[in-house]
Amino acid sequence: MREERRLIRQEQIEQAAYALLEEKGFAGTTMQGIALRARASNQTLYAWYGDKPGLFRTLVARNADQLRDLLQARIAANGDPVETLEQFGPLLIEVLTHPRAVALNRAAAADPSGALGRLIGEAGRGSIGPLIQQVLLAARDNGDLHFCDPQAALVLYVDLLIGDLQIRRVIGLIAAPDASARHTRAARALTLLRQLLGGSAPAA
Amino acid sequence: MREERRLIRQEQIEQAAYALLEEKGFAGTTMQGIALRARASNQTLYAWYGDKPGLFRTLVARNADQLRDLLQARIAANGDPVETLEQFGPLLIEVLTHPRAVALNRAAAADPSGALGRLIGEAGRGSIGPLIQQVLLAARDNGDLHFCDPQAALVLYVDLLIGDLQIRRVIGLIAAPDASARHTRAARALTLLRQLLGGSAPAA
DNA sequence: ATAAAACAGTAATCGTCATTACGTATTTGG
DNA sequence: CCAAATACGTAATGACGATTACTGTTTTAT
Repeated sequence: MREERRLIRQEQIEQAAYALLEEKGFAGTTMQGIALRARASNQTLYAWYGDKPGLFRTLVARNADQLRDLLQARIAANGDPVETLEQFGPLLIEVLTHPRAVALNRAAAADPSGALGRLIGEAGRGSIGPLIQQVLLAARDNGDLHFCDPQAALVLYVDLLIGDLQIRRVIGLIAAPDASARHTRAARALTLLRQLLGGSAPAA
Repeated sequence: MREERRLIRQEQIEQAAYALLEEKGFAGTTMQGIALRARASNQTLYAWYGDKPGLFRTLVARNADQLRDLLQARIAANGDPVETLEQFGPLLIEVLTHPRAVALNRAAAADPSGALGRLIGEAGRGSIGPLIQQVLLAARDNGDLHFCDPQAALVLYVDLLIGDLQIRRVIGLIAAPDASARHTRAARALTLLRQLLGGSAPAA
């Protein structure tokens, strides 16, 4: 139960970090502020995470794990490739424009060392990307899409689905799209993808 | 020549600001650092720009003006819509992934007030967007593209051309694409756009 | 139950800026 | 050439924040 306690405490601390990040931005998020908000001690933060960058690295890593699990569950829950693809799009938009993802992207943008950005990138290429590819491949197996290069198909789908949503979120230009907007955009991406990759002649 | 001197001095100061921004990131860029680098006085910075946010607002505004002029010149220089479109894509990729644009986007990401982001957004919607639309409309007039909604065509083209390049640049995941990469990507966007909007039946 | 370990709460270092103040040199206008 | 304005160089001022230290409590393990 020692371990259990610690996990709960870490969850609270990281929750506090996200809350501050979303309220005051990266520069306004201080170690003391996080500790105060989580009713934790300064020393505990440093004992567990080493230093400020360490805390944010942990945040990124955990977030990536959670996203992968969430997306994976959604894929596993559905048998039909077309349905999966239809439900997958809005979910992907949701998680990539979620305040948490935006906060982490902002932190990465502010990190001169580029370490956070690299972590996010690895999470994308290593965890999220393959999941999307898996969905696309299932759709191909089902005969809904035709393509040779799965990598190119993935890039195309992401461009159509996400586009510049993330950068516009990160610079505060737009709010997170609501369920309806997510659905509309995902449907458009799927329609266009089918136009491009739906025929029997593989275009990519 | 008093005015002339001041313009030169401002150019030097802003140059120094960009240099520091690109070297040390937004948090590492201090007013004193800029002044030192530009061999200017602290007071001059404050006299001319008011405060730190004011300096960055100026940077964003001037950059937007420069981009608009550059893009506009490229459009005006070419008569044939297809050629214009082919040359426009790589240029747009270049300016939007340029270190300066990336630095300003990072500054906007770090600005909790969102004012910088709004400025960038206005520049995009007000200056850059219409220029792209103008190119697309010229291509339509020429019979190369068919669409009803110019706004939707613009969004589609930007998604295909830029996609998530900017966010990946901003979090330090990729370097600025070189001329060859820019050309390849722009060609892909144009090919796909023609596939989607090239037929006689307008899809958007 | 009790000593050791872990944690909360608070305060103390140590630097780093944004912003302001001053004294000097240079430029401008007459 | 002389004053007024401008800009430089340097040095405060004042906050704030990462990191460390110290002091009681609580929890864990025996």
